[in-house]
Amino acid sequence: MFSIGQLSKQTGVKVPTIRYYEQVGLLVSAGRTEGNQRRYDKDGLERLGFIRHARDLGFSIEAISALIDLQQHPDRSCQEATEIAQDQLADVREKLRRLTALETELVRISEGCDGDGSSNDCYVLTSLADHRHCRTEHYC
Amino acid sequence: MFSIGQLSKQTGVKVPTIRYYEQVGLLVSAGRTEGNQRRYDKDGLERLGFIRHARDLGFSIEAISALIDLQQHPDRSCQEATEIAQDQLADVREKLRRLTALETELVRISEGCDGDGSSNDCYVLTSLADHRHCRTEHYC
DNA sequence: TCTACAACCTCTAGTGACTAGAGCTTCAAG
DNA sequence: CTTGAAGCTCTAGTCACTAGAGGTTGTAGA
Repeated sequence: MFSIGQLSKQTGVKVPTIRYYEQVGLLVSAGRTEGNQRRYDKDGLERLGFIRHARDLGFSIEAISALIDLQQHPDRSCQEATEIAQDQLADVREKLRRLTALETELVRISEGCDGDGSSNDCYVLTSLADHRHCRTEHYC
Repeated sequence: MFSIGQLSKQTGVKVPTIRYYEQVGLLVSAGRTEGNQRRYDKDGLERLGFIRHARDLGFSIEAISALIDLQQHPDRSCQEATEIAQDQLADVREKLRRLTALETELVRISEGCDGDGSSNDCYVLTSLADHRHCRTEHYC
């Protein structure tokens, strides 16, 4: 049996975050000692590991909830899990596309100015003042 | 003179967002009609355009505040503006690096499963359960 | 067995950048 | 002069935590 602090050390998830996960229903309520402190078993450790990994991969709490549901009903098709993963992949690719456009503009803006003029004619500031300077469509 | 709705249409910034920008000090308080409605001039329009563009490029409200300060003191060096832009670029590149790693893992996870098995041995779920399956270090 | 104190508990509030809604007032066209 | 779209303020909600106050429990060492 682990205390919340030991669970935290083993998974790298902070103690208040573990309590938060319990609060929002991502972790099943842990057993308690007589003095009301949480105690976890190997199962709890594994579930938190799963959550941690999925969060690292950018899955939302909602998506992780759905995935955990699926885990607990092994008879159900895993099509839903695949869909969630593919949605997440599409999200990531969209973000990559946008960030790449931002990078292009920021390079242009940063390189246009050597930083030693007065801000009166700073290229950074004039670029930001007018979207028409941009070479790509960007937005986040 | 423009109403807040006209300003919104011209810049693409939503009305409540314009009020929010005023509230946090990003936009100077607008003049008002006798009936207490905001009225903007060309200056206000340009400032909001600047903010919109900078937000699209991912600058934080705080960074934009600093940039606007610089704009209003044309005698000050623009080094600070360049630094802000370069910090932002570094941020974007870091995010790109992480998202690229995520993409790699998500492709691996998504492709490992054709979605027609039972969730009992779903590759998506087992991958998420164990970080050791991953080929790269990823986290967001 | 006692004591000290690290670790635990709950609860509330704050983060960033908005967004939504209630309940009220004003502007402008017909 | 009426009507209704658009404006106003204020509070609260979003996401995924994080911080802090103020109190309680577990456990190692004396």
